[in-house]
Order: sequence, then C-alpha cells, then structure tokens
Amino acid sequence: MRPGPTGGRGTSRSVPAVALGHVSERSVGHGSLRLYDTATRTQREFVPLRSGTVSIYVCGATVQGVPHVGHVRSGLNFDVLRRWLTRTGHQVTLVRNVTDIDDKILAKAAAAGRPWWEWAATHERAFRHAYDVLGCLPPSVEPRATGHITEMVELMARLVDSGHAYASDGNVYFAVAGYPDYGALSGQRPDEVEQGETTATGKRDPRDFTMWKAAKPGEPSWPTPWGRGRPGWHLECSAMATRYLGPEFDIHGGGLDLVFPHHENERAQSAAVGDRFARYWLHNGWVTTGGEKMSKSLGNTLSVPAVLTRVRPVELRYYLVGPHYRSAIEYSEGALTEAAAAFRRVESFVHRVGERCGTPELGRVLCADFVAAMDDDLGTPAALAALHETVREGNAALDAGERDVARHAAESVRAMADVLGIDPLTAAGTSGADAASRALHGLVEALLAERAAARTNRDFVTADAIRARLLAVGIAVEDTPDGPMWTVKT
RNA sequence: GGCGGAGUGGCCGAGUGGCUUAGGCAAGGGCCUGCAAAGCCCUGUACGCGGGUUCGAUUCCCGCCUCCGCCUCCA
Repeated sequence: MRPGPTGGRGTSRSVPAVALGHVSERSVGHGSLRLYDTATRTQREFVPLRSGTVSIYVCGATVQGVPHVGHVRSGLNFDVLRRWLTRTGHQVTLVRNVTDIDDKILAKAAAAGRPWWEWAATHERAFRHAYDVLGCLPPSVEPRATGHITEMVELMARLVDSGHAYASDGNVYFAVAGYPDYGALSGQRPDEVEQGETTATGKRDPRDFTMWKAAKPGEPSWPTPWGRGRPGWHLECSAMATRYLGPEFDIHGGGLDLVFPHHENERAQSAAVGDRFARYWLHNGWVTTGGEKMSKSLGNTLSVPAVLTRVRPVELRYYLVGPHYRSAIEYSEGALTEAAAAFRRVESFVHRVGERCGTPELGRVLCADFVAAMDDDLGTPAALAALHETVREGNAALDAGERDVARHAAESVRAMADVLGIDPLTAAGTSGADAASRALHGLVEALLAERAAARTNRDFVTADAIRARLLAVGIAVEDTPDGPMWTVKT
C-alpha cells in the first residue's frame, strides 16, 4: 500500500462517513505514471515525447482465425492504458495494425479453398467485432499490411543502400552483424540465436532475418527493386509505426511472445536507418489453459464468441482486466464466474443508488488509492480494490439513509469503472432500453402492483406466488425500504 | 544449450523486512427483513522445500524441487 498524502486506505476505512474525503480530482497533466519498460527491465516514469500527447503502436492480430480470449487480452490491456492516459489529460494516438498477409493466412485459405484476401477480411471483421463488443475504444487507425507496401519498400531501400540489408534470390535479409545493439531489447545474445527462416540459403549469416520473401507460384506478390515478393512480418510493423507515428514515438506494445524476435527485429530495422523508434516497450502476459500457453492449435473452445455464451461481455472484460497486465492468467470457468460475480456487486450498487437517488452521473472524482494504483504501472488489482472499497462505503451510506454520500460514491464508482471500461451504465452488454424493454417494464410493474396489494393485505401466499412466477421467467424481485426492485437475471 | 517468468489462505488475485498482514468469490456467525434477496458488521493468520543474513523474512541471499514462456508462427 502506497501511503499517499491523504493517508491511504486506513483513512477511508476508519472514517467511512466522510467517504468522499479520500477521493480527489486528478490534477490533469501532473501525473506521475510509471510503466515497466521491457527494454530496461525497470519501471520508468512515463514522460511523453511531446507534453500532453501520447503515441502508441500496438501489434494487433494476424487475422488468420477466430479471436480467442488470449488475443483480446492484449487489446483490452492497451485499451485500459489508453483510457488512463486520456483520463489524465493526454491526447492519445493509438495505432493497432492488422497483419493481413502471412504464411498461415495463405495456408489456411488454401486449405479452405477460399481466396486469401477473403479469409483475411473475414477474420479481420471477427477481431474488430470482438474488440468492439468488449468495449475497446476504436484505435486512431487500424492499418493493414497490404496497404503499406510502398512504405515497406522505401524502408528496405534505405536499409539496403546503407548496407544494413541485402537481397538474395528475391529475398531481402537484414544483416544483424551490422547492428551492434541487436539483442538489447530482449536480452538475447545474438550468437545464441538462430533466426527461423533458415530454409532460405541466401543468408550471409544464420542470425540474419528475413524482411521480404521472394514470390512463389500461386502466392500474391508485389513489385520491388529486388523482384516480386511479399512482406515479412517484422518489416510491416516498422513501416506502419513510422508511417503514422513518425521516427520516434512513445509506446510500443504487444504480447510477451513478441519481444523476440518480432520487436527486436522491428527495433533493429528502424534503428539501423537512424530512427529512434519506441521510447517505452510494454508487454502483456499470457492467458494460459491447463498451465499451457493458449495457442491457436487448441481449438476454439475459448474463442471470444464461445466464452460470451457463458458470461456477458463486460464480465469477460472484468475477468481479463482485473489481474495485472504483466501476470499470467490461468483461464478457468470458476475464476470467470467469480469475476462475473464481482462485477455484479459493482453493478448492483450502481443500480441500487439509481433506484433510490436517481441515476448517478458519470463522475470525475477518483479515489486517491485508485489513482496511485493506476499510476503504478497500471495496477488494476489495487485499483479494483479501491473501487470495491467505495462500493462498500456507498452501500453502507445507502443503508444509513445518507443519500448524498451514496450518490457521490456511485458517481465515483462509475468514474473509476469507466477508466477500466466496465462502467455498469455504459459498458457493452449492460443496457437494454428498446421498445421490448419498455413493454417488459410495464408488465412487471403491473404484477408488482398486484403483489404490493397482496402484501398490504398480509396475503403472503399470493405475494410469494407472484414473486416465484416472475423468478421462473428470470426476473428477480427484491424488497427494499424504497419498494421492490427487479432485475432480469442473465 | 541461451534468455526470462511463476509457486500466496477453500478458490481467484495483489503486496510487503515488523505496522490496521489488499480486494473479490465461497464459508460460518450476527444485524436488518412477513419470508426471500440484497446490504452492513464479525470470523478465517496463507505465503513450494532446505539453509543463510537479521532483533525479526512470505518479503533479501544461496541451494533445491515443481511449473511455464521465448529462442519456429503466435496477443
């Protein structure tokens, strides 16, 4: 627990009646966000290149299949980063690329007997839908690899001209020996490393990696000064990051597995032509199943659409955003269910306040503990603890009839939840204000009026029968000092 | 072989050289309630194993065990 100027958790616990005394308006632009930088293996204070603006490049998906919960964790983690930066007064530019040309896409499309571009487009839509439904704010741009061949060729030309790359039989390789800093990001020793694309024989050094692959019969290709071919994975991210964010930008993110070789290679390509490239490198941890990394070969039982048949989107988001972004998540149905229950506690608090005090606004006031937690390398676990403390204080205030305190607590809860993308009143999968909902509302209210009459007459048999009948169709009724509340159970 | 991560109470999941030993879920007791539900209060003393440093270690150091990731496509 980081002791803050207001005394931290101890203060809020011992003086619950002044629950709002421990929250504070975040002073915009004066934060002290610290982020763990993979390149230095330390937490560093985050200072953007240009004050007030932040540029982020996140490696998105290779759109070769249906997204699973591991894929979207990355998108979610960086969405939280983006929301926090925005909330603390930064203008954020977020680039999340789409790799739409790649060996696996070609192979899977061929196996399915479909055009590669259709296969890629289909799964790109699946990914975007998954991100959307889980409440990821849209990136500033989602560049596709195939749309940036020109930039890639330009970058390769610079590398070839400066002697950092060479062409051989239509392949273009990066010469690792000419870049002494190779390995610094990942901690790998170049001598111990052997790059994967060794089937090609034109390499001058086994450590060299492929930037561009020579055309093969039946595969798509684009023209270059060294012959037709298609881009390698590493080249495209360097080209697209630079295209949209310039030669130097603030944060480069992605999954832990991308550190080597992908990000090491990106950095080498860009640094070799004199670009400073990313200033901070952030990597999120894995979602594993049965102790093993969730790989694409495990089938689609953990695809996002499959999991969303069991919990609501916002509940899956709570599950994936709750643990620290750098720790591993061992996926389990039990833990997912617990996360859903934890979210519902927050949700029902906001609804309780709404029923009794009017719908709480989306507040601006955050707990000091919440701010401290988020500034500490996006400490979402401690941030959620602060949020839950506020829920408890708000519930207590509600029980004590202190409506103003309760309403303020709910507004603060909404503000904190919004930073995490789980505000119960706006998050995906939590609303339903259409015509059918209004009709349902009228019907339930009519039955509850009957039940109220029965209760007044102390005819509890009838009253309980009405409640049981509603419950049987999935509507739970709870009596409160302010009258009955009902919710549709999901 | 090279590089790196992890083992916390019934479960999930933070964190820390001792202090009010997060938070959630589940459990037990209590308050409230026609009942139920929700809510609130209380309870629960955990840190893989063996050494070492220390007044004191789950937290630092050494060794060991187990598990996992990257080095090939991967969020």
